[in-house]
Amino acid sequence: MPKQEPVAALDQTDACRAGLLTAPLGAAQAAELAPVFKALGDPVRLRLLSMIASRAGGEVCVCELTPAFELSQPTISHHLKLLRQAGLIDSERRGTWVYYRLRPEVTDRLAALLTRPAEVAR
Amino acid sequence: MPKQEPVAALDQTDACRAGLLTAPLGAAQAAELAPVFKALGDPVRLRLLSMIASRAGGEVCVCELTPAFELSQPTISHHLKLLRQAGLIDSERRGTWVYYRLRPEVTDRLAALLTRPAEVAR
DNA sequence: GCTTTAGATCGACACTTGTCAATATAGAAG
DNA sequence: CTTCTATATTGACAAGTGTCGATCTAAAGC
Repeated sequence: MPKQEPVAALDQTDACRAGLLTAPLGAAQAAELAPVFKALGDPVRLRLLSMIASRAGGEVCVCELTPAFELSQPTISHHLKLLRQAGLIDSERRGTWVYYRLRPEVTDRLAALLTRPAEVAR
Repeated sequence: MPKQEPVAALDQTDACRAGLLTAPLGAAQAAELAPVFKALGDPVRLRLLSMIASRAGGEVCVCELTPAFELSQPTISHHLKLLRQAGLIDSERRGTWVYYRLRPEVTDRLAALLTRPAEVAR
């Protein structure tokens, strides 16, 4: 399974940019960020991500995800691809099976972007 | 300006459901949540939200938002409507002008949903 | 080699979305 | 009442999205 391109707007090391809520987002940053939120903007993908993220061992076999929905196997595969392209999950093949795991840095960063600093929150 | 329907999945008082990352999201919750993330899944709307949220006085006149983009006035109006329908912002008319403000409860809730509890984060 | 099984990819189709120009509405000011 | 200005709404259209059935690929077992 291929590496995905890094999501620059989510790079923790990127200097002076605290969050969405404190300073106007630049056009470039918005363009990098929007696809990540767009990937979360579908109920099936939200549930997939939630199933993957909440899994004890940290990873879930696709063979467990697919039967959890009343959708075709190609459809689930397509949603997993979008989540992976958004950088939210990672996949690894082991034998016949493919396992997906959360990339917590990305959700952490999203959470930080949506968190208003204490001063602003009063 | 009309009231929007409450976003139940974002209701803080809703009992046993911590976040996306700790337990599998139910289909109903996912269906309520997805439109909010979908509203964030466009670069123009991300920038609009950011401009509104980061504004000192807490509110911004549409007349300041529209010229900040190289898009037609109806297009900006449309994006603001989607953000409002998602519950992310609120609008108030004063005279000829309309002012938008952030609804911080909603972004707070989103941030909480994406935050993994300390134990999970190790 | 063949067969089987797990996933991914392809092609098609209905539905949705972002955008605009044109028009409508709501106040304010003559 | 008429006009002007600020937003919202409407209608149209190209582009994008979610879904499926059909097909392909990769690994395992025979």
